[in-house]
Parts: sequence; structure tokens; C-alpha cells
Amino acid sequence: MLSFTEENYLKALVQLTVFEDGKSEVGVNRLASYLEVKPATVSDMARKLKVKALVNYEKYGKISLSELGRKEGMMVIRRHRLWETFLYQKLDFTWDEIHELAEELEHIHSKKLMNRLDQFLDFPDFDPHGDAIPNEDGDIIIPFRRTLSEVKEGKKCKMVAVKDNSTEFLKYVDKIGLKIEDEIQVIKKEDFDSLTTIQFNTKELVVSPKFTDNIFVLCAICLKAKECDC
Amino acid sequence: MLSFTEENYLKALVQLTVFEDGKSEVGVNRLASYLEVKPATVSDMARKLKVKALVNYEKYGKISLSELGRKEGMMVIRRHRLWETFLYQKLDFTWDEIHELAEELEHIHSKKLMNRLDQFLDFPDFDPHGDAIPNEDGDIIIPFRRTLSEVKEGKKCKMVAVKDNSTEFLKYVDKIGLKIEDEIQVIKKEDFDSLTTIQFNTKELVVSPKFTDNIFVLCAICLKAKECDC
DNA sequence: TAATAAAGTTAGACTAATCTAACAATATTT
DNA sequence: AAATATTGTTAGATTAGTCTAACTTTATTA
Repeated sequence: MLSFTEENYLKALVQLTVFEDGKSEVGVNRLASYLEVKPATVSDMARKLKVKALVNYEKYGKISLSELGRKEGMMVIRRHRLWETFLYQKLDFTWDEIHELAEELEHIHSKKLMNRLDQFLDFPDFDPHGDAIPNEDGDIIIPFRRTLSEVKEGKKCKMVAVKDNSTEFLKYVDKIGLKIEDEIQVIKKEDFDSLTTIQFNTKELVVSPKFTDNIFVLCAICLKAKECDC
Repeated sequence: MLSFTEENYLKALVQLTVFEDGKSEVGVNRLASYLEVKPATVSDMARKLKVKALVNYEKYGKISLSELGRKEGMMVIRRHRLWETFLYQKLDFTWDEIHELAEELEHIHSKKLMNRLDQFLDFPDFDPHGDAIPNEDGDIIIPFRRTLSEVKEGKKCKMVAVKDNSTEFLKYVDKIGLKIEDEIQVIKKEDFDSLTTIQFNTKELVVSPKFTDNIFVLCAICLKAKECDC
């Protein structure tokens, strides 16, 4: 049985080596800053997780997930996202409230409970933030998507998910009135200070990279083909 | 913020000094055996809980809950019983499965979550085992009830709750087909070996004190007046 | 390539919750 | 009231997860 803490390490590793594309392994410092602990702590834990065959790791080397570790990490994420969906759909919590609660609920280990909840929610494919929910076997469809920062001037796209799940970010998105499935048009991109002017729901708004880097979008073309110049 | 363990001590103290009638304080050994830890551990913890003003306790003395401790303990029980109700009513778990899961879920601290869940469940007064659910302020109606062992030969009564929530006990109750609200008649009480013959749903069955001590009942008279010779 | 910077490790300490083993206080019984 | 039994406490150890401070290894750059 994995501890609360071990599960958080595995979840973090999935975030950094599976969802963050281009990297299948991660350094001690990176993981430490992600988890907000000191590198020494990660060093120790990496050794322990290796003993339990959850990660691949050699002294002074990078850390990556083993097949078992990946599966366990995915289960934590499955539980997190199913609880988020429950809180949002059934208990009417808002977008920005559900993440924190799910951080606690995700550590309740019961396959049966999660499968019943899944069924109760009618087998959702995505959580309220637009992220895919891994299945019982830890499989997940990682859909192709771009950040709003990548979209060229003049092009239209559709918001499909958020990257940053923090309360502050979600409150901001909520405040400006943007929702998943909304259409966004990039009106102007200012190279000098990286500010972007966007239009959605007939409103025009100037936003910073802190916003555009954390909004996932798809355009009509990239919905069908992965290569697209939107 | 209370730890998982501290909450379990407070919950146990509520069970032993509020629900178990006649005692408002408890000894170190009793609490230790209830929690399945060593007396030394309870001694230590009693000192810590006293510092936090959660219990009244002096070296070599009995332990009792402070007003604050009682409230915190009641909150754990409120969460436990609301989750049990959810699991039973909404996720179709069986009587004997819900207790264990609720033991984990009860430690999620969020007043808002519990109030939303309460509302979602339509403000239930009792959990699936027949126990009252404390309100948001920690208040609870402790109904008058007898155990089946107290009922005299020939008398009829109604099952209202179980005392023992263990999986084994609940599985047995389920197996014999007895449910809350069922009418039970005490046919015969054998003094020699304390076996009781009961009748319910047209079935007749011989049961031991292990059963009768753990079934709570009310008769038609004690439903109205607390004094009754059922 | 030698110096410096960055990344990672180790040793030793701390806290919470537990244990065992030895001891101390209180209660009961003859 | 003395002996015995019960009950409770203390000291010292253990484990998990964390820290700081000192050290080592690897990478970068002048």
C-alpha cells in the first residue's frame, strides 16, 4: 500500500513526464521545486521509490516512472478527476473550488468506489477543466492541443481545457466569462511585451502570456489533423 | 488543524463517553483497547490533547472531552455518517461495505463539502445503520432505545438500529434477512445459555447474546414514553 | 582544460505516532 | 493496613517525511 506522500510523488511524475510533452524523465531539482520540497528530500524518496520498483533511477541520474509507477500515478489522477467531476456536477461546486478538495479525496484507495462513482457520473471522458480521465487500467487519451499563445494573429479557435488548475487562474478565467467550448479569435499579438488581444462572446480583451500559456485550444483544422497553422 | 490520529481519538471518546450511556469519562486502558493501541500511547496522546484544550485530563486520572473536543469529535461522526448515507443511497454499496470506506472519507475536512453533501442527500436524520447524524453545530438527538436482549418474552418490538457496525455482524444481519423497521417478536428466552428465539418476517430463529446485545429496538409503547416494560 | 556553476547526495536533526520494558500510583482484597 | 492486582507513566527506540548544512559529482564556460 502506497502512502499519501508516495502517491503525490507518482502523480507529480506523471504530470512532468507524461502530460508535459517531450520529457520522459525529470531531474531531482525540477521535481523538488514542483512538489515544493528540498532536493535532498526528493533524493531520499527517489531511492525509496526505486526499491519499490515504482521508478527508474540511479544516483546522480534522472528519475522516470516504471510501468508500475505510471499505473499507480494514473490511478491517483483518475481518482482526482472523477472526484472533481462529482463535486462540480453533483454538488454544484465552482471551477476553482474543486481542485483543492480533490487533492484530499484522491487518496481514498478503493477501486470499487471509483468505479461506482464513474458509473454514477455516467462514465465521463473529461473532468470539468477539460482534462481526460484515465480508465481503470490507467490508460488515457492525451488529445492533441495547443496553447492559445501558439495561435496566429487573425485565427479563430475553441477553448478546450486549462493548463493551470490553480484557484487564482480559474477565478480569473471565470471572471472574464470564458468557458470550455467558447470560440476565441486572436485579434492582435504584440511582440514587444507579448500581450495578446482576443475576442470571445463579442468582448475584446488584452491578456498576458500568463493567460495565453495556460489556455488549451483547438482550431477547426487541428480538430481533424494534428498539423495545422492556426 | 487536527491530524487524522487526533480525530480518531476524539471520535473514540465521543463513542465511549457520549453514546455509551452512564459514562462521561474513560480510563487510559479502556481507550487504548478500544483504539487497539498500547496504554502508553494513550497516556502520551492524552497529554497532547489536553494541551490543545480538547480533553480534560490529569496524570493518573480519567479522560473526558472538553466542549471543543466534543464538537470536533461530533464533526468526525457527522462526516462519517453522511458519507455512509451517500455510499448506500447513491452508489448502491451494501450495509457492510460502507463503514470501512467512511473511515477514510470522514477525515476530509471541509464544512462546505459536508453541507453540500447533506443537501444532496436531502438532509437525512439517520444513517443506514439507524444512527442519528449530528448537525453542523455538533448537536445530535440521541434517541431512547433498548437492545433486543432487554425485551421480555412474548413482547413485540421494531428494529431501529444496530450497535455493532462491523462487517461480520452486518453480513450476518443481512444473511438472516433482518432490516431496519422490521417487527420482531421475542418467542422464548433461555436463561441457561442466554439463547433467544425470535420471530420476524414469519421466520423463527434462535440467536445468541452476540446478536441480541447489538440490535437496537423500540416497542409501540417505548416509542412514546421512555419508561416501558417491553 | 581548469575554474566555476549547477545539480545531486549524505549526515544528522526534528516531529508525530507508535512500540517495549521498567517503573510508579491507585485500588482491591484478605 | 499490608499484600497484591490493576492501572497508568516514563524513558528510550523506531519509522516516515521532512529539514539544513556540508560535501560530491556533473555540466558549462572562459
